[in-house]
Amino acid sequence: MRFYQSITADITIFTIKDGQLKVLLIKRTNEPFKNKWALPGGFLYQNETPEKAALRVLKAKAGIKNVYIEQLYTFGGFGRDPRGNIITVAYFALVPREKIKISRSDKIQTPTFYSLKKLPSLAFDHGRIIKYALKRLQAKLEYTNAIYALLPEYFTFNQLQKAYEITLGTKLDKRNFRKKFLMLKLIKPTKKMLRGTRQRPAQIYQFVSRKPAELKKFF
Amino acid sequence: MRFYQSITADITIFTIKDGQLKVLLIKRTNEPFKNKWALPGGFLYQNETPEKAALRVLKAKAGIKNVYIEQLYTFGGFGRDPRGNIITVAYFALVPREKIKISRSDKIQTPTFYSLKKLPSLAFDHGRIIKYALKRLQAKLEYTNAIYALLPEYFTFNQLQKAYEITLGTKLDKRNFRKKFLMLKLIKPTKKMLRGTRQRPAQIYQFVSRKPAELKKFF
DNA sequence: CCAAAAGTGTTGACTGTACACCCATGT
DNA sequence: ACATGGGTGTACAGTCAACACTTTTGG
Repeated sequence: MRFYQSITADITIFTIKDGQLKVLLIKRTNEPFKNKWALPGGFLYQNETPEKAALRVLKAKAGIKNVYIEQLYTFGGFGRDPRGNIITVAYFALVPREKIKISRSDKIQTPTFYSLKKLPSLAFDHGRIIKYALKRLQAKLEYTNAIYALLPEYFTFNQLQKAYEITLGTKLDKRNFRKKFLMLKLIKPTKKMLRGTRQRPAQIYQFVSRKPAELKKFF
Repeated sequence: MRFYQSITADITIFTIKDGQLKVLLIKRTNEPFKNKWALPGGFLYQNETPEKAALRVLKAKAGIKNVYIEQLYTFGGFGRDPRGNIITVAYFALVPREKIKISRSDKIQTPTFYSLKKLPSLAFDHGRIIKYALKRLQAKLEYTNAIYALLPEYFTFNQLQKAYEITLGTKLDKRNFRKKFLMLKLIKPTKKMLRGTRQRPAQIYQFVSRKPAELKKFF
């Protein structure tokens, strides 16, 4: 016996903006949940893998590719979606805010970055998905180099530390942070300094590699 | 636009048997991959969630319920399955071998536990799935109490340590292991001793709780 | 009394954490 | 000159890893 299901791919797109961790939401223009905020996503095309669908949506809604993306969980079940038993493969993506280009054609859906602390009421079970994604993101920061995906190519140590503090929601000790992070050898100093601020210029760093990798230990 | 896909749920069922970590495989009786070994699994029924399908398969093939089960990953893509773009939600389950009851009606499929070190040639991309499941299992042992799911209700410290050694594939120091594990307060001694062996009798322990839980730290 | 696994502590190395001051610049 | 974030080192505590002998039983 063989049955057929509808599958959607939904993405939680994280970025750091205005010193806060934010998620991209769009306003639904169709039923169900018309006019409610939701994660970008959509049905898989015929012969499309969930991953490809997620990348397609990412490109369409945020104008970005070559981005850190990872499968989160597959949700299924009645009650999630009034249209019936729809199965959703959820992804999360990390994007430095410079890379995001909101498409003009999507104006109607008003894609907006919401702070995780002030989320609006959400369609489907997207609140749950976002919570789950945040938990995963925080876990990932502790044993992978994923933080690179939230930072621009060149950055100061302070920006790096802030990125951790914002996503983990904790304060970190400046000296200990430096020590630990330098030991990991993930970043290297460039020849540039950040000048023009009215303080001592800051060394500018870049990641040795901008590819996902696991660490032996961290935090 | 809305399309429909076929979805399967496949399970990697782990158990410890004869001092080895083993996986339950069945011999396929139909094309494709007829007569090849494969993970138990099957298509989702209409209106069935992936999780329910996994539990159904688990019950049918290994005669067990109330078991540690966890979603692993959702695989999709051409090339995986010659029938086309079939999407598979993979699960893994941990079962103490006492609980397993292979159903007689399944004799034709000859469900068999294979050691992870001596796997036969496998159907689909099931080799990859098993590898992935093993990695996840090993990771889980380091920050959860999942080991309980591989052990019977009553066990000795030695069995516990062996369970870790077998699944992680490493030798552990007896004294350090005891110290660390007792600190976690996951197990308590019962009033029974294992007698009848020709050595000093061993204290019999049981888990305080047989529910999944995360640890602050471990291994 | 012998074989076999059960049970038990100490030490040194390392890792993580707490903590405060001087530096270089722009205004 | 001063305000601002940039940059640096040390000491203590806690955790982890290495290591060997005595105990209790059954045969």
